[in-house]
Amino acid sequence: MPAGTGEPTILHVDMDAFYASVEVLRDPSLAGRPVIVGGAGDRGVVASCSYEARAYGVASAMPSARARRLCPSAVFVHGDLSRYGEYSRRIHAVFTSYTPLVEGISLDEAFLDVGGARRLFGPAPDIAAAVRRRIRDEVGLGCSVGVAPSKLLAKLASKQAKPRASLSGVVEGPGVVVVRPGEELAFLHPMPVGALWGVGPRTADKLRAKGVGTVGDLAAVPRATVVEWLGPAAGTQLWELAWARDARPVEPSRPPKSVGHEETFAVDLRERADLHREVVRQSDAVAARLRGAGLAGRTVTVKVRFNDFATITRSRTLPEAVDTAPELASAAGALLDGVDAGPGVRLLGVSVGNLTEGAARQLELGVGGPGWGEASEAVDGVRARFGPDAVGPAALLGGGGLRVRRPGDQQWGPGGGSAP
DNA sequence: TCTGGGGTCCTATTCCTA
DNA sequence: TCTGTAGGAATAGGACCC
Repeated sequence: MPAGTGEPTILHVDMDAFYASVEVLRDPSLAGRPVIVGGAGDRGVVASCSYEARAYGVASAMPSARARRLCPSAVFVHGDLSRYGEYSRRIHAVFTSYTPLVEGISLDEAFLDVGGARRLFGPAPDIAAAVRRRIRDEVGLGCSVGVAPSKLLAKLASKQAKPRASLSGVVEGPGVVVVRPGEELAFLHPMPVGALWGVGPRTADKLRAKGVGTVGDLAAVPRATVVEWLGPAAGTQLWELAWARDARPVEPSRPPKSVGHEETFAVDLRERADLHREVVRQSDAVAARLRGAGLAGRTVTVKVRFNDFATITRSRTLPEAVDTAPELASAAGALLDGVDAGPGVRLLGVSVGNLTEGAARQLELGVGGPGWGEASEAVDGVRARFGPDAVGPAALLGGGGLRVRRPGDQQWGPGGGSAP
């Protein structure tokens, strides 16, 4: 079946204002009010907001300070990733009751290939309506669904299906939008190029400078010219997408390529000792997640963002894959020593790539000597029984006290907490 | 207006080795 | 042995996505 010309069998399901809607379920007094989920501190950003907040121009990824200026009456909620994960699992269960071909893009978004489910459940648009109804009735949340012959078009269709914000209230969208074979280009070509997957602000600017504003404009440019502008990979990909050619399959699971942790500090750090303490803390968090996933990695990367927002990375590939905090902290600390923290560091990150399954414990003869593997397993065991803060690296004992970072701790920027 | 944290993928450069 | 080169791995940076 040639891509983009078959029956529409791909669904893109996108939850409406997911985090904010979950918060409204938890606290019904928030219903109908502008709710902003995210960091309320000076350096925080908006992770999600209700349609009532969007009516004021608030949008996700916007600095919280600006959001507060746009909508002073907004209720800021810090949010809780583990709770959203719970809801995500419940939604996922609805999806998998129709097809095993479910590709989760994030907690609130997924592609479904229902090509094999139609005999049992009817045409794809009917399945889309049923999924929507069940998520509303069984979970209590709204979502929008796009149905199309390809991922690209399904995603664009779900966006068109969404509700719209206005100061006089939320305007319901169609809920389900279907792109039928033959309609692809009429649907796609009037859209701004920025609608294409892979065209962000930079590329959109570059294309606009060449006189390309819509997807149709891009399709009208010879492919070789687009490749010249954007390079072979992006150029080819985008030109094909502009002609609605997108054969990417729905892939239920892909192994992770890297695991990392990074953090923006409430105030810039300059002291080497402070930075090293953070490296140890983050290495511990990353190592615990690696072991939890049964992974180990060889390439250790340290990321540093200075107070002027200039960002550098330093990486090193180790002879053996590692998954323990001391090994990680040792490599990351050495990389950090090569960086001048003079200007002030606002963000520090540690990540590990080049992942393989499981650590080769018996080969552990290098940094730290043998024994960290067993010690780390013991640490995991204690944390499983007594909580994540029950044990931590000794280097974290003084000063700030024993506190171990874990995912979701500080998802949307430092400090702040909940606003009044 | 002052920019989070989790990632993926691509490109250019450098270094090593066959 | 010298020199050129081709290719792969490692490294750094950047754009993009949710």
